[in-house]
Amino acid sequence: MEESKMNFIEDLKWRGALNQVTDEEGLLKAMKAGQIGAYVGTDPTADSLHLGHLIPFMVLKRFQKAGGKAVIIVGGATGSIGDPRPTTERQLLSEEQLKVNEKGIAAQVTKLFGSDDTTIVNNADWLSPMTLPEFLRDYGKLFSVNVMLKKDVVASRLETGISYTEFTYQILQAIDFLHLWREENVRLQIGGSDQWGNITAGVDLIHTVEGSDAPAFGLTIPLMTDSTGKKFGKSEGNAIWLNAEKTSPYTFYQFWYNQRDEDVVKYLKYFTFLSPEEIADLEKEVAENPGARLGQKRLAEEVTAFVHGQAAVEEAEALSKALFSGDVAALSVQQIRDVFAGVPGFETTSAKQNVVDFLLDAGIEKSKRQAREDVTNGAITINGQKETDVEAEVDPSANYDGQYILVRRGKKKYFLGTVK
RNA sequence: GGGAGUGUAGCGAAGUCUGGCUAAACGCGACGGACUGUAACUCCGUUCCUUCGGGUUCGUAGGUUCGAAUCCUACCGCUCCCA
Repeated sequence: MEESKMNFIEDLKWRGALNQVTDEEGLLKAMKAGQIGAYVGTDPTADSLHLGHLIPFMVLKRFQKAGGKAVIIVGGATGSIGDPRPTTERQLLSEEQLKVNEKGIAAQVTKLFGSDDTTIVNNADWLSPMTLPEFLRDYGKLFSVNVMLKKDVVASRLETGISYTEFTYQILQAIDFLHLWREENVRLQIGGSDQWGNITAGVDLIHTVEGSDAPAFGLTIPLMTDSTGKKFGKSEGNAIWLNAEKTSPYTFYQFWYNQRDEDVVKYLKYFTFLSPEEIADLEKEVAENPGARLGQKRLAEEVTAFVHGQAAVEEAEALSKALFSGDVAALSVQQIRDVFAGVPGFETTSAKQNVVDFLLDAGIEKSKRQAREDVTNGAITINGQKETDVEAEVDPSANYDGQYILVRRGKKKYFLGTVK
């Protein structure tokens, strides 16, 4: 499985995916000595993962490819407590919501990691049965409040306030690490740079309980930003989800395809499993012939394939081709059906309607004001035909055998209406 | 418990003393357009709603006034200082 001569850590460094490691040499030694596990924890704060989550998962996947075992915690218990944010207290999620979220996330993780050398666990299984006296006697005693207060997140919250509940979070996460250390041979925890405090809490706990030479390591990943310094992973202010229902594979593909030249190589290193040699070739391409967008294309293909599978890549590419380089009006009903599943949809009746009202009803525009503006500016195209008259009537059944109506807003946002 | 400050559109931030010219400067973001390579940069336009007459806004509720984001009262939230 080793594609390059670099070891796990060197590879991460080269990819710009390494922020801090507790004990680099110790970790490499442990990895060499036999198969060990590494884990990434996710709290089910939403019913799907988004691109931000992909960051530690990419590293875990590399670890898996380097011969390790991937363990993922879906944090049913920690999720019900809430990892403290630097600014404000979290709103607790309802039990029902947590259950729904857990299911959604577990399904996605399974898809990403496959079943070989992968274990998915829920920390509710060992944290929930614990009684309060047990917790306090077995674990609470091992934590110094003085140390806990020094963790960055906690420290930053002392001004504004932090509940006892969130304050305790780090202990739970430390117990998780210890549990997996014992049960799953997990020796390494991977997380974003904001997880450093929680991770070291776990390493410390293991050292306390299992002995100071017990092999336990932590590794964090730098905060991902684009070349303008913005936090990565949003498109038009919306999160890019890994759930195909929430963000279509087409949209997902387009997100990557539209990355700027300055960011492509960084993302190729980070979000693909291409070898340094392949990436070097692409880098050269991007530098010499940026207009061809080969870097972006490859990036979009690789990441979409990883998250949604090869079939989704082909669909996204077919759709992209139809939308950006074809005559949209000439498509057949069958083609629409085959290829357009990926664009946001709406339903409409066959009744003729004023454009402005139509755009509003379809949810394409949020106000009449905006709708008028866009129509006037020539931003609206219906069935491949630009509509600039605010008074115009739209006939949803004029094309595609009266079954579909295709609306474009701006240069590249498409909406497919199904005529009822 | 005592004192000082603060709350304005998605965000940041003017305006408040000296009430009307303020639907509310400016910046960011967002959305369109031109250019282009489905890129970046740059440029232009828009950014509370509207039946385009107007309507509803400046923490909340009242009050003063012909007229209030601007003055008064109460309440709520946040920040800081003292104890």
